[in-house]
Amino acid sequence: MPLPPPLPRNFYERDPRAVARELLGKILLRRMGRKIVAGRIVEVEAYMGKNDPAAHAFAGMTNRNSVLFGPAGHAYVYFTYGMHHCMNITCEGTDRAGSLLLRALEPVAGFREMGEARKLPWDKEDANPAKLRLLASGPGRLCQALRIDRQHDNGKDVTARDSDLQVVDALKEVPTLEKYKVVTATRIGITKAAEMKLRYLLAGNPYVSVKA
DNA sequence: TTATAGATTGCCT
DNA sequence: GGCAATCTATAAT
Repeated sequence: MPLPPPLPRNFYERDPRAVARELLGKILLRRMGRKIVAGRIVEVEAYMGKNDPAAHAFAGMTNRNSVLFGPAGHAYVYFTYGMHHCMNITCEGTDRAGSLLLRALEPVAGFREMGEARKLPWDKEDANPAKLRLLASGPGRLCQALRIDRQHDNGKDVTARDSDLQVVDALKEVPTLEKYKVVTATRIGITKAAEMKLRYLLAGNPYVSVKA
């Protein structure tokens, strides 16, 4: 079964707030050897680069955040709280350093692989949203489920067909999202610019990490 | 069901 | 030295 092509770079070369709305419902795809692990993106946060006090890019370029200052459509993966990785996709051009933090996935393929990566053994007979939610609902969880870390994945081009980490359009065989509306809410876990509503999520989707 | 504390390390001042 | 774009277990209600 052929996979759809990754979204093109110009999809990301826009204001992060505009990209955020359209990224919801798209599929984050991970190749793990011969296996495909995939999840539907149901929650993201926009970071407005150099103009956004909550963004890593706000204080200027450092070794840690340099990917943010590069071209759009690349993975910015960082390590935080001494134990978690988080993944962003860079937006805009090389001048503004905007990005989108991926906060939650609805698993669509590779449940067993996600469970193993999360050390939550997957039992097919016991499949229910409450259990599935533990796989990739949250920025640290989704990186763990897809085995995404800074060492291997920071800077990867998610628009390249041969990439083991890419974003593709919704898969035909997956039920549609028409019943979910995009809503905005405040971002999670930040102290600066905490009032800005730059979190975008699918209202009512059970895989969102924090309800609006 | 909600609230709180502790884990644990790399980055930047 | 301080703290972080988080998660989990445990306690309290």
